[in-house]
Amino acid sequence: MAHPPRSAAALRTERSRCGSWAPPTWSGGGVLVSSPIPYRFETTRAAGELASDKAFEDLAPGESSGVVVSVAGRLMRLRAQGRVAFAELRDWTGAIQLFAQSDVTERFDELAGRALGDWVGAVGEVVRTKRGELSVRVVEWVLLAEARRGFGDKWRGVNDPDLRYRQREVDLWANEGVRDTFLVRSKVLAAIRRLLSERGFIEVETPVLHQVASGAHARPFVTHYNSLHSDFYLRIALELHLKRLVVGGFERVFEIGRVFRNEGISPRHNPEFTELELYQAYADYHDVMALTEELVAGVSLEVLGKTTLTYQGRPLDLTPPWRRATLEELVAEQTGVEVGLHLPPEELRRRARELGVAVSDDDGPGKVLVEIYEKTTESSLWGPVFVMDYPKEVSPLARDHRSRPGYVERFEPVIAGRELGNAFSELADPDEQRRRLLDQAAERAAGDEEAMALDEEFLRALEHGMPPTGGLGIGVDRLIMLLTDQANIREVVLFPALRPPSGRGDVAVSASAVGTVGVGGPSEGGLSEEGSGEESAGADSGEELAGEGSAPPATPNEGSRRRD
RNA sequence: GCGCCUCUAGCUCAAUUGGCAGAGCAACGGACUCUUAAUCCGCAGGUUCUGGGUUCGAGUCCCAGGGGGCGCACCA
Repeated sequence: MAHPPRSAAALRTERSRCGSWAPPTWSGGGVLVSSPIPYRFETTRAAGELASDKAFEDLAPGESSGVVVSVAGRLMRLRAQGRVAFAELRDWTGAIQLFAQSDVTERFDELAGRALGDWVGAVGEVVRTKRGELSVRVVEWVLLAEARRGFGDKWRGVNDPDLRYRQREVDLWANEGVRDTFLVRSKVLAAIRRLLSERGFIEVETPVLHQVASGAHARPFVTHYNSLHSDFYLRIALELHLKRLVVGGFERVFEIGRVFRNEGISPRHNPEFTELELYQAYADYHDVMALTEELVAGVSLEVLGKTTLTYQGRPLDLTPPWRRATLEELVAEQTGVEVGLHLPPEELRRRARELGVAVSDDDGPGKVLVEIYEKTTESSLWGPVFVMDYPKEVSPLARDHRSRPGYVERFEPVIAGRELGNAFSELADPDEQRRRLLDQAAERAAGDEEAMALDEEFLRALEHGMPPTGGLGIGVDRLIMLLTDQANIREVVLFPALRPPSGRGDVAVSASAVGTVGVGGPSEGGLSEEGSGEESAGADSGEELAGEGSAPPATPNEGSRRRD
């Protein structure tokens, strides 16, 4: 058993015994007196990966391995005990214990006196302590960042949802599992891309700023393009541009992108959310059902290693094939009441009211039918199930059903009582599409703000000819909720929409009046809470855009705290 | 937008019927040569979300406003 290296010089003599190790190269230390923080630090091992390295499984308590490593991370626990000290060093792979000894570790007292949350880089030998914990016995170490603020109760973390969402960086460190959720999110996106690429799909990016917000029933956010002297809308769907690309010859195309809907916030709705849309030429909605179940199951298998999950305490089996059933079949199963477009509209309305579903005499039968389904059946469907064949009346972009008049070839995959997406055999006929959108325009004129807008550029594209095409939209956030067993969409969105904390709007107004908009200044002066200062800094980019050119006459709230 | 609940130290939470606003963790100072939410000693920390009101007296009760949670509405 080798003696522990006592100095950096001695440490370097260890190199021959660990071939992969190179001397740590950090720079800047000691050069600038005012900032001893180095500009870089080289690690040889990740903390969590080292902690679970099987090569050290047989290392007995009290033994040294002879392997020298360099690790970095944040101090999450610190137990200084006179002339020895223990610290938990955590990076994004996990944690390894640092073991410091006054006669081995340089600047021992300083290390033992660091605060929780500080970032530290350390070099030393891998050892197992007498109490059996695999550790790095620190010889050299360097402070990489000081944590001037703490991360809450070290055992209980932070619970306040407001704090968790507004200061996600704190949440990520303070609460076990939060980072894992977002690592899964990243893997889900990667898996979707890989699986679709394997099937010959290409990924594209289409505009976020739209002159006409269409492709879904939703109210848009409005913004203003100064150079064009024109209002624009943030997209509410990806659909119309992607179909234009099918017209252009991209036979299998998809986009994963943020869409924005000017609606309420709830545990299942964030005003900006991530949508996957894909279009496959020569396919119908049956093909898309097969693709959907294979994609979702494939992602689950790739990310979680299984297709049978537990969601909110209930088993959920994503293994294909999924059940296929019509909307009417499912309503009949759930309520025992026969519904459908074959009934006279009056009778359908009567049955709706019988089921406790409020409908207006102005509502068309299609709307009534969907209303019945959504109010009585959808939330009870655990699924997965493909809910098939929606009324044409409420589906302006879907193609007529090949054998059921009044219906379109459309389905929604429903899992755990929620729609995961929406898909159709796409309507390709430009004349029929125009008629459908004109119907929507009439509804809009009659006061339905969510009726779909008529997009001439889309219609013109269809006139060039779109082949039979199957399309699918998936709510990626909701898919991630299923795979991470989360009930609230805010748990899978890093920075969910929150109301701006107001209260000092008067200061914001005066600040923007003297032209400090764009440096995060509007709220800075007036807010005593430190957290709010970071908030305004985070709004910088948005403010700069808004502040370009003329001074924006923003209202206090909009001006001071815009989130993106 | 409506209803119910909620807001106390940096964090997690106490505070009797309306009667001096507290603890643990973190931070700060100190002790300790194998800790595992270490332990021990010490110190500091407050616009009880904001503004009114009732009262001899308000964290507590009332009114208004703000933030948050949940539900409804909205939402394919």
